Amino acid sequence: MAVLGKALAIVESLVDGATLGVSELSDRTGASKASVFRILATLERRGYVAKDPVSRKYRPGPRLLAVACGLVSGHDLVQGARPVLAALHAEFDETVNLGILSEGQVLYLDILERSHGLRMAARVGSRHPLHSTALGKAILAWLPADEARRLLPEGRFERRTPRSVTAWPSLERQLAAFRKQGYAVDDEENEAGVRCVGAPILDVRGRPVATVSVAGPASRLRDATIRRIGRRLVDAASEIAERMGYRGRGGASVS
Amino acid sequence: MAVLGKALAIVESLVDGATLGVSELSDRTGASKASVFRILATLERRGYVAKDPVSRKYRPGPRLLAVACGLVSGHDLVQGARPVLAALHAEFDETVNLGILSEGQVLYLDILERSHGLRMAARVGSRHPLHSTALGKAILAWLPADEARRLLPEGRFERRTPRSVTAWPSLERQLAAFRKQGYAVDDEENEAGVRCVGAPILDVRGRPVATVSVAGPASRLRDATIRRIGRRLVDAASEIAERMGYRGRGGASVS
DNA sequence: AGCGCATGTTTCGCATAGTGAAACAAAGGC
DNA sequence: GCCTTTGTTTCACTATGCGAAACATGCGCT
Repeated sequence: MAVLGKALAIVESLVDGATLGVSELSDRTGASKASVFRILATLERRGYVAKDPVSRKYRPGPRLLAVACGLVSGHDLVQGARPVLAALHAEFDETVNLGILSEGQVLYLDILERSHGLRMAARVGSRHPLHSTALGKAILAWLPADEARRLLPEGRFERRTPRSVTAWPSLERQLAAFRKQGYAVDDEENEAGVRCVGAPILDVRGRPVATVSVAGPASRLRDATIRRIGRRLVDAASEIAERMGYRGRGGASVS
Repeated sequence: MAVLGKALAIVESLVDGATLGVSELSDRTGASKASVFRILATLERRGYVAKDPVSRKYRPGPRLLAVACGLVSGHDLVQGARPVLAALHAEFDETVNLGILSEGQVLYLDILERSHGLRMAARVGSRHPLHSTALGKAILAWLPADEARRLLPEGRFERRTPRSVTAWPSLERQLAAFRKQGYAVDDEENEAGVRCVGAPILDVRGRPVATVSVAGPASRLRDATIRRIGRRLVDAASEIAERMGYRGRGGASVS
């Protein structure tokens, strides 16, 4: 399946919006120039990439955009979670996030930002570490401990801020506490000044398939608020799970 | 480039969120079951599709989601247009759309909905006809007439509502008028009860690369309002064009 | 239960699609 | 104008991917 792998590598290289030429792509993907050229020609014929006629560099094409958009907004999770996220957003007027596990990181699938004032949102499509975000911790906490451990890097974890938890034993204790209370907290561990509360969305077998979180400035999200949001998130998460046909009961059921 | 074509067809089949099995995919794509199976295995190994272990059906995988999300939100147009769209949204409190031309249709790239009340938004990733939407007409109007004609279906166009324009001669007259006034209008032609105003975003050579539009219920969008929004949209469009480095002058420059 | 159909998985020998190296053509940069 | 870099094409080779058909597995039906 050589072509496929190369084609995927090429498309991935074009994801960030940069326009790249044949040689550049050949370097990045390791495929021979000839291969890259042929693959690009095919992709171009199908509208997946577009060639700038003057610079002869390539960028994502309209077809690829269409597929990508459809994929994201058509994803039943995004669809089903939207109204619930909107409700949370209206209720707390803070940034609301929806994420899933994607190769050892949290992928932000949907974000409802505060309409005004400070923005503290990650970008849709961006990925963040599991150990430093409420979204990530909510997933880790509801996974068997050994599985959680394997998802994390070996040794110490990245210190994103002074408050980041960087060792497994302390993280593991946190996760246990989160599992008991039904929601996870990130206390300025991913970004200085930002606190975040997250609850897992569990599937029929009680496995965490996604997470919802509410994020805001530490100044506004005092401990009492966090608790209030946390309790609300547990309901919200189980409501999403219900809508998706996963199960009726949310966070509490596994503890 | 046989594999690639088949793989793309497979991925496209999975776009709408349905989970499909090997045979179903084999039918839809025309590829032999063996091919589909092998391709799916490769895609699965790379995380592009995920197999439900119990039903043995496939759905989009986390990696694919990540790439798709990155592609959409990383697209410089979406990035650059966001703030301008947000301003429009705040100003008129109606649904604001961003679209591009995608294979003879308008692809909705970004949508800011009204926060409350009636929703009338298309979905991000959905595609609509060019002849019946303000987004589409704005593109058509700023294209050379013959090029516009070629983008449209031969013969008569789909009658989406009683007010849809279905013949080229009358559409062509509309387009000329739109070009003069700087913005295009859809008067309940795509969806009954919904009016929409759109302006083209032009690149350096004056070609329409994208469009912005504001949509709302006909009851709220009277003619005077439409004119006001239209004029504002021309500015907004040229501001987006500027941010993207396309050009300083917006709609008026081509007329 | 038991049969049968539909679907997923594997094997196999063959032909072609895809391979990299290298030659060739354009296109800037100094 | 030369020289470097990048895009495009050619070519002979072979591994890659091909479809048919056999095999396995699960599910519904009577």
